Amino acid sequence: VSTRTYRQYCALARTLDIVGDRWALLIVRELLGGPKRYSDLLGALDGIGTSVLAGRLRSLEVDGVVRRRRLPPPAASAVYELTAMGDELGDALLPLIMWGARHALGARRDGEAFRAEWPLLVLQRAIDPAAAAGVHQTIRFDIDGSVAHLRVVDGHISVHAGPPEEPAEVAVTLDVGTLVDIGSGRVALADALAAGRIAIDGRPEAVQTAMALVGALSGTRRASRPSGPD
Amino acid sequence: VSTRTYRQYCALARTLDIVGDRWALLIVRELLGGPKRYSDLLGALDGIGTSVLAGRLRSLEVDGVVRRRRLPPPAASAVYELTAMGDELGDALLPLIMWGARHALGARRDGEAFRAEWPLLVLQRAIDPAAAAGVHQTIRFDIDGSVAHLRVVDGHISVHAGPPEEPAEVAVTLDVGTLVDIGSGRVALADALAAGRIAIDGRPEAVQTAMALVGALSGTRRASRPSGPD
DNA sequence: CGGCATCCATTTTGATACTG
DNA sequence: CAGTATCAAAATGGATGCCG
Repeated sequence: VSTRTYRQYCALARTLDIVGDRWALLIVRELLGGPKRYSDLLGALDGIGTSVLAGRLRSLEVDGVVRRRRLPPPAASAVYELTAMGDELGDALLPLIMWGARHALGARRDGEAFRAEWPLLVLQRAIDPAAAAGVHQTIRFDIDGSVAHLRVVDGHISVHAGPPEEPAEVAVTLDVGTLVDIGSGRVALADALAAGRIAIDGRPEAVQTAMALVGALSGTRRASRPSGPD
Repeated sequence: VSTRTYRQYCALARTLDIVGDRWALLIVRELLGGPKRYSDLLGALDGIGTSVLAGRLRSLEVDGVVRRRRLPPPAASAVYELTAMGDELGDALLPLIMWGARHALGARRDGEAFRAEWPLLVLQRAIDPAAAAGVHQTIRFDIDGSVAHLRVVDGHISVHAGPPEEPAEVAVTLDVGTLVDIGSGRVALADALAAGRIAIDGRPEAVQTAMALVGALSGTRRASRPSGPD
């Protein structure tokens, strides 16, 4: 109950007082895709202790990042979801995620978990909403055997684990290596396509639309600054 | 030496494997202002244990965020500084810091440390380099009794603790409450000025230049997105 | 002295068992 | 299913000591 703090009146230190504990930001990441139940989170975060998960959820709730909501009568269960503040935190994480993609994400190590939703969560927030306006389609991603899909409904983009219920208009298949090469900026999307590292399935028109969306990433690349050591 | 990891092939998880441990990001923050010695860091990070600081520095060095450099002969000491990768991490932290400024930074609590360099580090990276081109001046900030200064030398902006050695062209005095109100977007700079919450000293011409700089913040405010819970 | 390594009392964490 | 209770292992925070 001691709620350890850095005792610094600094925006970064205060942020870390809230989400700096182990697992906290990964819980937020899981919730970026939408509301999840306790057991969903437990299943997604391999290695977290049940008491740690319960504790983090409570403290994130107290701090206003997460909200616990009881589901309507039929389901006697509860879900956790991000508040508006938590959703904004998701935006603030994007540059950190891209930094990790460029510098911390080498090859996949032995035994490392991977889920196709993770990279899609970046797409969801990086796609220019204007480019998605008027679009209505489902894109299925098959990445190293893990499947997830992006649903675009007139500007609103959502991410879902697993295959879509209705067959997707567009299906994309690639391996993680290709994805990281593109996401980190080491390889251009066009080059990866030309090299046959990405398989895209669907009616040409739908594929066109999908490509336009993914091409319209806003501010994912870091702003270049003049100085800085080395 | 067990180097605990989340074992997830995810850019966020990998990032946290590197800088997710307690104190790690605050060490990076301290180094954003330039090279520091071990004892400087120890002094700035109240509450950190000596072994934790040494351990973090070593692991940040191994991961390529920080570099240890021996100073030339006169000083028989060593300093730690950010690598290019660490400097990029600084950029990636800005949105997180702004999130904290908006949502996690209420009133200053009892016993909380505060140093004027902290907010200036944000200014340093948020000021549009183009706006700073050709400018050559020193701005002294006196915030709640803590003093630091921004040195602008033709587009290159540096932050230093304490008062400048040569008298500053412009001197700004305000309290943390005002600073947070402005930084979090709750109060416009112009309104705070009009309300007399900020005292600015200096030749009118120099003040004009300084105001233009601080007015030219690039991308500090979050991009508004359409959806999101609540 | 600056730059740590060592030792030890507390916390936090991870894993498992247990309960409404 | 959604947690709480329990307990061993790891991480932290302090203090102290060592060494060039």
